[in-house]
Amino acid sequence: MIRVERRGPFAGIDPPSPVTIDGSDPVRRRLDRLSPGLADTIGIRTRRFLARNVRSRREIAHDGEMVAGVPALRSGWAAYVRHFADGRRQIQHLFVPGDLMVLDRRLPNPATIVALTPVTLIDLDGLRGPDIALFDEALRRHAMQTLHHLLDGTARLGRQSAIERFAHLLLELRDRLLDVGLASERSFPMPLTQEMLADTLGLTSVHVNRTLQVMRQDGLIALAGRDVTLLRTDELMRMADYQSPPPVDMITT
Amino acid sequence: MIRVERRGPFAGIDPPSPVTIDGSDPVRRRLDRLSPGLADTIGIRTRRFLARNVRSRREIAHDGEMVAGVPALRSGWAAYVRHFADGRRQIQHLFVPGDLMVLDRRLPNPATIVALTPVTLIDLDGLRGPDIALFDEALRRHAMQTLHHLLDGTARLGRQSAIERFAHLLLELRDRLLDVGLASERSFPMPLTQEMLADTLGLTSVHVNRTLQVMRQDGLIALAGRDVTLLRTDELMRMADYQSPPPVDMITT
DNA sequence: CGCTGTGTTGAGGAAGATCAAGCGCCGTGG
DNA sequence: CCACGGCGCTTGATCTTCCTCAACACAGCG
Repeated sequence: MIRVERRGPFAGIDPPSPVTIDGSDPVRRRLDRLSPGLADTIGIRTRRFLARNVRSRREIAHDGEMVAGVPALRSGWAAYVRHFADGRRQIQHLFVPGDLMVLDRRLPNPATIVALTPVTLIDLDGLRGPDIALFDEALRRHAMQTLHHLLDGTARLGRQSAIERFAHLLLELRDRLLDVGLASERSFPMPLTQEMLADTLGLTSVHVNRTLQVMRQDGLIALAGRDVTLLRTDELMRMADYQSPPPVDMITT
Repeated sequence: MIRVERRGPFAGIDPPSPVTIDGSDPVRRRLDRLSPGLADTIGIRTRRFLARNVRSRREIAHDGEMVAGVPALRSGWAAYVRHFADGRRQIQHLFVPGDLMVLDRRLPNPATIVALTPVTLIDLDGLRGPDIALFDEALRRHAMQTLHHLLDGTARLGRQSAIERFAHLLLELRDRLLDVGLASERSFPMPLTQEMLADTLGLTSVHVNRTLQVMRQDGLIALAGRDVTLLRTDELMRMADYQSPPPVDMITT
């Protein structure tokens, strides 16, 4: 069972330090995808942002509490996690680099956020000013995308078999990482242990292990260290009943 | 398997007619809970709203399309539904009377909405004007509550057994209906077929039937027609690992 | 009066959980 | 430098939950 380390507020969180954001930063890419041109408009490359590091397994934000600023995930993976009294846990949403960790700046955080790997956060709170409307729209779009992934998650957990859930999750991650420049068409890094995958997919780690073996034997995927390669994307999409997300510019405003 | 009737836009939707909202209307209660005093501030009782009826099983809104106005559920139950190519389906979120059917007025609907019973909708779009800020805040709070229920859903589907899922869902419904004055402490109407419950809980209708029998034999609940009575609430809460929602006035703004 | 939707029951089967053990890797401390 | 311990991965054996298939009863309704 996975243990979450929590030693009071800001445990495991180093003091923040100012950083700049370059052109290939996932956060920058993500903002630009949410609202084309936004990054340039707000002059993201000329600004400095507070960054802080969180170690693996530490809590980033607590359920029901307000989140300070607008944290964005610069590197590493994190998750919304629900813990049960008897030790079971469910990962409810995966955060990948580029994701914002706030859904509504004025309302409390809806779930506990835990770092699944070592993580770097940057605070975008400085992005107020003349373009606040544009930035707020990007935030709203981001929240709707998160919600969409939650809806995908319920369908996956409620009605799909282990192998279908895997296919669906891998395709979702491929598309999300592609969006921020961290995946190619076929492969991407996935720094999750099999136990974390089990907690995401509602399975045991034993069954995750066996399902992955089947998928490799069937030539559906290949694993090399923490890198996944999707070998038969069309077949994965068929079995997962997966449909690619619409491009952002297709979304009516 | 449940069939969804869809015969083009507005199939099964009668032409809208103007109605008034009285003091015990679930929509009014809900708005007042979201933002105490909101209903009076906007003079909800003196206004007229467009209402329309939708028959059971019909689509209310389609995935990915914009929703017109601000539809609220005046009576009947509805749901976010995901359909799979092979006929499986998953109910992702239940709408009960008082619920709003829009999460962000400016973005497309994130899932298909289907009427699970005959339904009456009213359009709150008229509630703009001087108090639009107050109304918008209520909308944002409502969206966060919906999101919270989605998160509960993923935990339920991913990590709980059939009987635990049932206990959790029934407690959630009790609290939500209590909020709009449609439940007492112990019992409430639940107009869902066992097949709809199965699609909500990620089970088969056969297993729903058997689980309900066990719960009745164990003295956990009683069923009378479409009314549920929770007989051992504390035991249900314990087994479901359920925690009551915080009162709205405890939510920091 | 037959049809359809809903609830109920039985028998058998399959997906996934549980329990237990072993292995390799790596960081840490003696 | 080596031993140790924890973690993650793997495998086998067994068990449980839930599914599948099938049949039937019952009520509402055209």
